[in-house]
Amino acid sequence: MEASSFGHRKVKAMKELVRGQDLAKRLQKSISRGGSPSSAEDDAQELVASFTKALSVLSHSESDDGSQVSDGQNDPAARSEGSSEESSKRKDGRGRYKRRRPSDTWSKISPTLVDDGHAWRKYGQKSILNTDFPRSYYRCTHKVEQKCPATKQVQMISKDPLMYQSTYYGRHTCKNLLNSPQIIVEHEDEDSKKLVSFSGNAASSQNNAFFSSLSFGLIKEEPRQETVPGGDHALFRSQPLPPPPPPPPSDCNFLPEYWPREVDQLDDFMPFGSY
DNA sequence: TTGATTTGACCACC
DNA sequence: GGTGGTCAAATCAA
Repeated sequence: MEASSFGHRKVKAMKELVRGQDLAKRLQKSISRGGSPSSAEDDAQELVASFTKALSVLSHSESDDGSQVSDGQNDPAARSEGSSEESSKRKDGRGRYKRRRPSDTWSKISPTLVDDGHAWRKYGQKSILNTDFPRSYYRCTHKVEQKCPATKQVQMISKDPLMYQSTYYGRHTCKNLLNSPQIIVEHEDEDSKKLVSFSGNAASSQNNAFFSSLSFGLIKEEPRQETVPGGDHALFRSQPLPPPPPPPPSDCNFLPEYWPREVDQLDDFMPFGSY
């Protein structure tokens, strides 16, 4: 159908993303140099606006997503295993697949499938209307043992350049991995690592989720796509891993050449509802 | 053998 | 009725 229209929107979105990338780099430099907080904040605001715009453009062609997150009816806490007693009545042990509500959801766009500090298990994949690529569904590996409600969806939104949109739902309650994610901003010289620690306090759990979403983790399905330290770019880690596995895999060809590697760690973060 | 992924089917929401 | 989200059996991989 309106393929050319979609292409146009894609180009527009890409422009915004590239701009966002530029802003992210500025922000990164600003942070690493201890620049003025106000200019960093300005950059951050612009960055958010840029990605918001890009997402908005993209979501126009994926209007399902927008409508999906804009409904606030359901109760994720009660969905799936949560209401086990009632669910036992349903036939075949299935049912009660409620749609998600917008709270506790956020998304990011990245040229790679960035790990986020948690182990995910893929439980489904579906073709979504008006999208070129299927959407993958992940849940926390510890969903069963620790009743961790966190899930995420990953969808490729563009193949050239490769862009993924990861949407996170719910917060991790599992204790397997760090509750106090730490971010290491690594610079050219190892000695100048900056460590930012976020104490795991519930009030800022959204922030924790944010930062953990920026950090490394495990996605069982795509082990090759873990981002690796690639030089002088900022490196976000979920925990102070002692040995950074040095050899940057040469098969890491997911990034288009013109896409600097910084950005694959500096993913944007965008709570739903802002657009 | 065990754990993860794939895939078809089921179910709720719009 | 169409669509998105989830389940679970079958299959695959380590």
